[in-house]
Amino acid sequence: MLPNSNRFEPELETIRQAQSGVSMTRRPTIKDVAAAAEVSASTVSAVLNGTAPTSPGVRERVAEAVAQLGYQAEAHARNLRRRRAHAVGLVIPDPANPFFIEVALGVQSKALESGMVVVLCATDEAAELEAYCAHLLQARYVDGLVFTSGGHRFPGELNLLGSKVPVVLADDLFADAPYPFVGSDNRGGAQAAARLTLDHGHRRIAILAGPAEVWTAEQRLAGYLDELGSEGLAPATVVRGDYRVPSGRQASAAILESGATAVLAANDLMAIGLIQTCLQAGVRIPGDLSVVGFDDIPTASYLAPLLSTVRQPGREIGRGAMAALLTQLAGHTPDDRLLLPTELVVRDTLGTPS
Amino acid sequence: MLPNSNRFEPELETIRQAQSGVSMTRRPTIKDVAAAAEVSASTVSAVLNGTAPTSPGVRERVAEAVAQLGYQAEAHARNLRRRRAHAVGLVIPDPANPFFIEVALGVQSKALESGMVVVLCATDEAAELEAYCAHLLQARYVDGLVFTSGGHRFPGELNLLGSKVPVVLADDLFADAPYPFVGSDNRGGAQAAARLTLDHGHRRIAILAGPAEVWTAEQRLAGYLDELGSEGLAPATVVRGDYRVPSGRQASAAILESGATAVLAANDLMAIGLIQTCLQAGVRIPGDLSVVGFDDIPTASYLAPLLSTVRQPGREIGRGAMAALLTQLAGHTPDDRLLLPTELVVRDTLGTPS
DNA sequence: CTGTTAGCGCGTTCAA
DNA sequence: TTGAACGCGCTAACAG
Repeated sequence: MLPNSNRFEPELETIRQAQSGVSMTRRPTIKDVAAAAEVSASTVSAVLNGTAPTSPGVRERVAEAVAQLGYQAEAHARNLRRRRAHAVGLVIPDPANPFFIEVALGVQSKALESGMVVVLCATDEAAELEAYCAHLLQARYVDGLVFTSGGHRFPGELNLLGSKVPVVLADDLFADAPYPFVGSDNRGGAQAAARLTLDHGHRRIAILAGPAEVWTAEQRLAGYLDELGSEGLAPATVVRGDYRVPSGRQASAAILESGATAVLAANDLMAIGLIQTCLQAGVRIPGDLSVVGFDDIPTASYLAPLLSTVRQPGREIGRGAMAALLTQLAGHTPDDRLLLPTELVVRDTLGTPS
Repeated sequence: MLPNSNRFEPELETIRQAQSGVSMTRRPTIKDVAAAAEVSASTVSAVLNGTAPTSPGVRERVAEAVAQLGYQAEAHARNLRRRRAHAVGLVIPDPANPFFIEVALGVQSKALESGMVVVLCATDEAAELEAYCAHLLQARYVDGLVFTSGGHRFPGELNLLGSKVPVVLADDLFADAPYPFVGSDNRGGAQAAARLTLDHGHRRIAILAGPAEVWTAEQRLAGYLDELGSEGLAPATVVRGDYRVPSGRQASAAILESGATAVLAANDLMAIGLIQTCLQAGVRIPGDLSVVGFDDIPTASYLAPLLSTVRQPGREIGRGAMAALLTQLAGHTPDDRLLLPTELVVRDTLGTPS
């Protein structure tokens, strides 16, 4: 045993630094900066992080040394020491839905501003995804999770990790997952869509609803029903879909059969499937059937006719979710539920009943 | 100075471990596993990483201890030591193009299999994006970059970092960026599209090309021209767009005016804009005008009529790019250019000339 | 206001 | 085959 061997360390290091001298080939460390600025490493740290008061002279010398050496702190050393990954996992169980891309961009944009990094967790394979998230969290690779559920069940494995894991739910809410939530006013948006349809003179209105177990779907359905009910009306029919295009296609038969002159679709993807099948069958839109969607995905404005819909502020939801996660990580408690307003987008698929 | 103070460390640690005893409240470290398995930490490391031969008995005890404690190595400590982030940056300068989502999912899927993590670098703001990538690389937060260019210029800042940065280009190629490339056979795909159009009897064929400075656009244009030329034909007109929807809309006038019976669009987004405007103007598709796109984005199959197009294997491109990056990180040199085959997707927008 | 000291949790020499 | 010692680069606690 050589208990004193570390005694030599300082000297060895001084030598090594001297060797590297002018032509620095390896990555500069905080010690190199300290040497160049003729201060200690901890002072450099204090200057860079503003953790302790420093004199202007020192600050300048450090800044100069940093610039000259092109120093940048090594993320892993810093993260190890700070016990923070400065990263969040962005969970997207349904990457086929373009709405979540918008949310993702919002998360990324807020993360950029906050010095955070976004780690992608996207896959169609649910079990794989859950295991991956759990792994990321447990390896401390991320400090928390933004979960864009899209109607998928909440990973049981994450609950096992204890409810202490910082998670925020974006867009969709789970009854059994007690996490803060940032989404939009689904119910209000649905009401507005129904109101607009009623104002166009429709009375026989069908509803193309989303999956029963999904919160947003239930909110939207409730909103539709509310508004129809306020006129003493019941829907011509209620068809359930799964928020994806094929289910919209499949719903067309029942909806056409119901004699409805308009249909309130709980999301754009299903509306698109419905419209596609209707047009192929010779049903004119909005001449024979009016359609109002929900989400305002890009495709909605690529169609002919252009889809009238309810716009969800995807980016803002993403930004809000990231913000909520940040306040959580700062040790505070964010709003339990943040509901952003939706916006009616009036385009071409809504007309008056024939 | 107390050079020997570290002498007490082992004892202190033993005490701390004993204290934590049965009810372990803090995160288990490799030392906890070592204690539980009655071996040393380095042995645990050797077992887990397979770095050194170990006896079956030890292996079993370690595995048991790991399972019981729920141990998982802390990413940052490991990364610091290994000098590897086990992460790649996924750069998406044009997140509005859904084709890149497919590429992203391919990258993610390969990363999952390889124990890598995907860090999102997506933004419309080019300058911000470049700075961010440079930062990630320099802070060693990522080991390399998968760059889905989409016609954007290559970040100059990255070249300044020296050409030693592991980067692979996905989908699009830069003449001035000497990095390995994984994409599809754009020229061959374009030839096939042109051939199919010719085989349908079209002779007056317009080309809706992409931006002149983009490699994929030039490849596709060359492919179209090749195939038309093989029949002694010249295009009815060549209109340049920027790969986005509005430019397709704007191109419709010139194309209609040219008297073409078919148009070869260099990507789906522009084809969609073109079709949209044509339909609104009462031009029937494919009755009056046939259209063949490129990419096969999801929206292509949501339209009415369904878009005929050339399918690029987005996922496979993503997977291939990630694979190329991995071989680069392993110290080997990947294929300089990997061209995956495209596939003709025949749907409804291609008919015979009237 | 600055410097010294002591780890963060891991992987990796070497000796034994 | 195993284990003791050490250092990756950084920051936090304390001492001056």
